[in-house]
Amino acid sequence: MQKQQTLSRNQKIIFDLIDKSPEPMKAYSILFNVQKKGIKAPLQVYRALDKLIEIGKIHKIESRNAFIACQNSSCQISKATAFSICESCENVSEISNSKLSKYLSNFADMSGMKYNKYNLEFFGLCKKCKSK
Amino acid sequence: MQKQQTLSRNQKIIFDLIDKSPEPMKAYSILFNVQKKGIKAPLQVYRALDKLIEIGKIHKIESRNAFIACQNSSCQISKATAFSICESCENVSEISNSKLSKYLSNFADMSGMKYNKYNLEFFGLCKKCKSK
DNA sequence: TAACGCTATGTAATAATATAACATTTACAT
DNA sequence: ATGTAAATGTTATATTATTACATAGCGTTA
Repeated sequence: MQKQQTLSRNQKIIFDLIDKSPEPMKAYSILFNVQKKGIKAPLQVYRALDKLIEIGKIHKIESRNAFIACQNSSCQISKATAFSICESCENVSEISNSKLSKYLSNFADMSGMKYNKYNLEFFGLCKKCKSK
Repeated sequence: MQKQQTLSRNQKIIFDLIDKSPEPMKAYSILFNVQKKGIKAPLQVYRALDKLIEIGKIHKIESRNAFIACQNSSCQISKATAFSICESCENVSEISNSKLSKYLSNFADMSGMKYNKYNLEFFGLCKKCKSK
């Protein structure tokens, strides 16, 4: 279980926006949407994003440069993330599968490297787009 | 086995550079390095990169915005990639593990989505950095 | 060969994403 | 009240990637 954390003003504004969004949000789209609340500069957004990622409230979808609220209450603070991404409608959802996360968290290869974090992105067509 | 493909002039120049590099290369570092060979504009680099990715000669390390030559002769043309990344020295290597790729290629969750591609990035400390 | 389609190239401009550097303020434990 | 860590504000700039348009090469086939 992750430590409860009080969000600062900017962090809260930005988290709320991302959390309400049905799809991953881009940094500059976030910026545009929070300008009326007084957040005027990219850096203010990126700082909040960094912190929110650090405490596990959001994740970055690396292949899309976009940010999504954590949909997985048991996720190990951003250390073990998996997403499914529809290449047609760009719908993204977080995969919560304990077998998968157990498999990957315990994965070790011949390099002798100990992994403390991973990110996995699956791509395909979602049900809707497949049937079109 | 992937179809043998003749590379065009720019594609060859850029692939050779990436292939010789001991570490992933950034697009603008590639650009800088090939300017003496007549490749002057970012777009020329990005076009070659896109093509090289498409035919599976290189991969993009999404979390680093960097490009690496495919180290895995049996990789399914960029459709199934896994990397280990040292967060200290930034060394990156491609993971070639048939159990892992089989597991992930066959992975299916409850969404009913059929995945045709995935990318996995592991993070940790490599042997050298761990012992420091 | 000429016309076509496809891939690749060249070039300029600009869009989109992200960080550096510096000054100030807030929260809060001692 | 003072020290300290976290957060904020602001300007400028760095880095990554794409749009738009024009041209060239190359194989197919009419």
